[in-house]
Amino acid sequence: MPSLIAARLAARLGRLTASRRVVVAAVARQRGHFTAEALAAGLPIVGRATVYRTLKLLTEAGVLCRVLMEDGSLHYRLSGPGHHHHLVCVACGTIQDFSGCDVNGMVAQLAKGKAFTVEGHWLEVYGRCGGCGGGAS
Amino acid sequence: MPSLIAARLAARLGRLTASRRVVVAAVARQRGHFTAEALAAGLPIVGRATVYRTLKLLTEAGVLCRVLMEDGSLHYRLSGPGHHHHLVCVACGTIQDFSGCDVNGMVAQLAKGKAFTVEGHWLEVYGRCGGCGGGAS
DNA sequence: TCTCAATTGATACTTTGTGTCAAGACGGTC
DNA sequence: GACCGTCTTGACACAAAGTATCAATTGAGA
Repeated sequence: MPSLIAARLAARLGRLTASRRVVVAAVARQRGHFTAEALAAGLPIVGRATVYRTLKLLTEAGVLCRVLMEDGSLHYRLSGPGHHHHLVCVACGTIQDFSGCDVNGMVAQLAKGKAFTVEGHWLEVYGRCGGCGGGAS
Repeated sequence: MPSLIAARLAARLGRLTASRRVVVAAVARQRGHFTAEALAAGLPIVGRATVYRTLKLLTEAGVLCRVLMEDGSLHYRLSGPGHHHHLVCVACGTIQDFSGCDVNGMVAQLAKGKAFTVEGHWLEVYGRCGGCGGGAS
């Protein structure tokens, strides 16, 4: 996985510096999601500003995606390929991807009467995963 | 409108103090959306903490709703009744409500195979309103 | 190896929001 | 109208999260 990220990075970004390697390696080690601040705190040898800059680059490169948690805080996680959304478990905090949504189509229908052209959307779904009491209903 | 807000507030909250009246009046004067910080800056006679507290109360009372802008910043706006979402124009920043979504239903279908119980969702739609080139497609 | 532009790290700063606490205001009761 | 207990306020400090700046350093191509 790290090498895949590095390849994607190298294809999109400029220099693959030591600091960026450190950040990329740390990102690749993450299981689930993390905040920029937590990642920066775990990498004292890399400047905080550099961690933020690199996360931004990784997000723009499609390596990471941002997740809006229910409390309003912003997390990062390794991005699955293509357009997708997140199922956020409010009990344990785990996040699953899901794709195949037709929100744009649905919204475009609803927006027709409002003279509004849909260009994109942000959808996060909150609930409970199987291990936390979900999936039994 | 302000009297309606006051009525909703009085029904839900405790004291309707002078400070709260000022904040409620300022909120009622807003056209479109605003940030907590901007509102606080426009009300120097009311303490910043009080503005934040009152906005929180208004949100909990259903008078205001939060809107996630495309740049990640959080805005407030007067809330329409019931469950609804926002069409955010990325050109001029105007926000329209829309309701009648069946996101929960759609997501519940998709989530079935993942043993995930949907409890809620956050959906914001970005695009262009009629005045900014939208609605012509 | 050299050179130059890209990148870094340190730091200060901004923005946005919360916690604390003494002082004051509110509203019910008498 | 006065009193009293509780709620609310405002000021301030603090915290979290992110950005701006800039001199020094580094990477990568020539």
